Amino acid sequence: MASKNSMAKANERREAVLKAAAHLFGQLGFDGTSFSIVAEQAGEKKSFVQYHFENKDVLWRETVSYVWLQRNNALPRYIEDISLQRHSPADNKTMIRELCRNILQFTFAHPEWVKIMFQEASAPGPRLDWLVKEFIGTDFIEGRAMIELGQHHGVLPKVHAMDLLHILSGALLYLVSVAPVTERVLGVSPDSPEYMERHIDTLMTLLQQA
Amino acid sequence: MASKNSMAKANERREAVLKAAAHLFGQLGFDGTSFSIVAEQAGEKKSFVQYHFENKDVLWRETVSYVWLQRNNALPRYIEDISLQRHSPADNKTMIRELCRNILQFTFAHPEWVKIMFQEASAPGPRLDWLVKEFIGTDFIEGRAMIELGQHHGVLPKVHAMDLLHILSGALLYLVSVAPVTERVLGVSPDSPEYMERHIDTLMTLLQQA
DNA sequence: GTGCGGACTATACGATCGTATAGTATCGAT
DNA sequence: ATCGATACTATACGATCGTATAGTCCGCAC
Repeated sequence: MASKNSMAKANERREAVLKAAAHLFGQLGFDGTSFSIVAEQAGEKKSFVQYHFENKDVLWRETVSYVWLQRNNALPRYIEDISLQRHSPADNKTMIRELCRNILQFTFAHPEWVKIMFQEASAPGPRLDWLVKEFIGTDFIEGRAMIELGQHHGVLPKVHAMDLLHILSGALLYLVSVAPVTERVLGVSPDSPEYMERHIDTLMTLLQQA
Repeated sequence: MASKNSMAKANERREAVLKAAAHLFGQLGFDGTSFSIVAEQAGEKKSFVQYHFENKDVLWRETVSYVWLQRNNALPRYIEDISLQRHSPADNKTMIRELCRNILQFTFAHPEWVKIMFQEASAPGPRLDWLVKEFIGTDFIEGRAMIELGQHHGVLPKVHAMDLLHILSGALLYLVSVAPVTERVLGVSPDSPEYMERHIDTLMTLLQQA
């Protein structure tokens, strides 16, 4: 047989390419990322990348799918944890706090999905269309549902749900997106535990008035 | 003399290039923007652009300077208006509301500065360094001062000033940045007066607890 | 052991990139 | 009238882009 070993190895190499591509597409955008850089960063030949991803659009789409898959495997866990259990109001508040912390932690550790989103969101085009249809559309719906759940449980203020989603997303994702800027300006990096904790503290204070 | 007319015309052509470049750098990023596209969008020859901006980095920097100059001419007006006048607490609240609305309106009308910032913020590099040193560093300091002023006047909650700045910036700029996404998902464009007004309403509600 | 198919690689090609350089048109000063 | 400077344009060049194609290697069926 082709042996489990060789197949696993092939997948590893392919995944290394996806990982490098995710990093590069997020950092440099679609145009700034080339087959050769991706290959180099993945420790592969350009022809290898080209062989597994027939063209650049395919590479981009598979990379985005890979990134979102990773994210979806990590993030919604917390959400289910929350919605499945019943807690006292006090517990609920610490829980939503923990949810924010988890989102922030994961996003700092895997900022690719945010960066890719921001890269593509800045200009209309086929890639944005695809991204919305495939992933972000669902994100919006689920995010809104989550907000409404929190409001129903009395742990989020009863304001317009979509606005609150945007404001919370903004508060969390903006922090990650401009982290390199913040680091240069303030000399401290927002992905440190203390910075994150304080930021969430502040955010929670603003939300304490359900 | 070279005549005022011809000089004005020359400046017009140069400015048309800057305007086109601002749009393109914001939409496509540094790598995605080329001399030829800029020239084409400005209705000029590539050599004309090349003549006035000796290389791509110079073009980018002058474009950014042009964009920030425009923004700085428009935005801080409101800030001075606020800090110069003394108001009753009620007036102050409607004023901070109006400030948010003005920022949002201007940014929707001239999203280039936000988009360029997000484009460059995603990756460390010489352009980000320059941007921070030249413009964003000041933005942070002034923004923080503004927040602290609002807190001192009792119209903003007394939380960590830099965090609040990030949260407010996030709430406003994130909305603009992902507007193309929101439009596709919800079918309504966030730059409509009603959407903006409601979003600010929601934001103000969260801040009502100084 | 021969042939074949799939996994990978090397090379080639036209387009476009950023940049450098050579050329032209205009105009005031001499 | 001519010269020189300025403003702009046309062309050229090497590098790199995305892609297409040809070639190599190797495990397995027969």
